[in-house]
Amino acid sequence: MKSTTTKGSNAYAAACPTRVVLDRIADKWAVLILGLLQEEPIRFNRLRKQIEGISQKMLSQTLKKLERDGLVGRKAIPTVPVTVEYSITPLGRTLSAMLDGLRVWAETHIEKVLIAQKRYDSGSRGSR
Amino acid sequence: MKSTTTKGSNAYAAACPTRVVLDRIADKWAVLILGLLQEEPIRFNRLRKQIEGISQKMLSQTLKKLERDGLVGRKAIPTVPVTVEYSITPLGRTLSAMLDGLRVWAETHIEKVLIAQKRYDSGSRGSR
DNA sequence: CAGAATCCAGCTCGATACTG
DNA sequence: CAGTATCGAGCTGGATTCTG
Repeated sequence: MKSTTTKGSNAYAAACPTRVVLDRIADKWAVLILGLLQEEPIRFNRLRKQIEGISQKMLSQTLKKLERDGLVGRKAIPTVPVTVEYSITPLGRTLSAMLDGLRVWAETHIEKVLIAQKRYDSGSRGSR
Repeated sequence: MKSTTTKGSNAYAAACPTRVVLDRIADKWAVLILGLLQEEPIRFNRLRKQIEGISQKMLSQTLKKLERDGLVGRKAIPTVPVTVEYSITPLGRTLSAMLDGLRVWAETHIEKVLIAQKRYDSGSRGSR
């Protein structure tokens, strides 16, 4: 934890809002989940199948965090085997809108990144 | 690795561009570094002091990744104790511009998030 | 169906020491 | 100054099992 005493020369203090939000969105599962819920409410197991590679544990954990942050809503429908529907909240939607920008950036610039990587890797011979 | 066989019903395959970019920006240090370099080129130890809580190791690692992705440039100036200046590339700048949106979102909505958290925490009594 | 609990392999990351 | 190398604690996250 530390003190977070105003050291003065820190551009990014540990407690700034950016850090808090970053701790949330610096979680690829959270970003992917928000992206899906943006379109429509989805049930737990459905989400699980939609997101390749996520485990039940991570999905559960991530949803809980997102719910805690007020970014997604949880609605338990008392059917026989209980059904739970997750949806994005208005707040979550504003964030997801920002993230859309990121998704667009990804698709637009991914190629340049991959090229840069290739060049970097071939340049530093001998490493590894 | 796994197969990544086109399963068909996966909205987010493991290999899509979003995932790749996410693996990069889902790294709070990377985001913070880009934010700083956006303003001006900075030397290694200077960066270290500017970003509260980052270790020398993480800084070094993260810079290397960012350089590999073509998002930041590295220029070694052959002074006596060598000086290395990191700067953001045009490509990095376009990404950082997106991230600015995120930073703005953070400052704008952080309060709502914190309120939601407080409500959530007080609601789930007994947990723990 | 939706999740909680447990176990544990593996990666992350900080601390420390050393180099060019 | 700008790193690299190594070690170890701790967290992450997958697999599995169990419950309402």
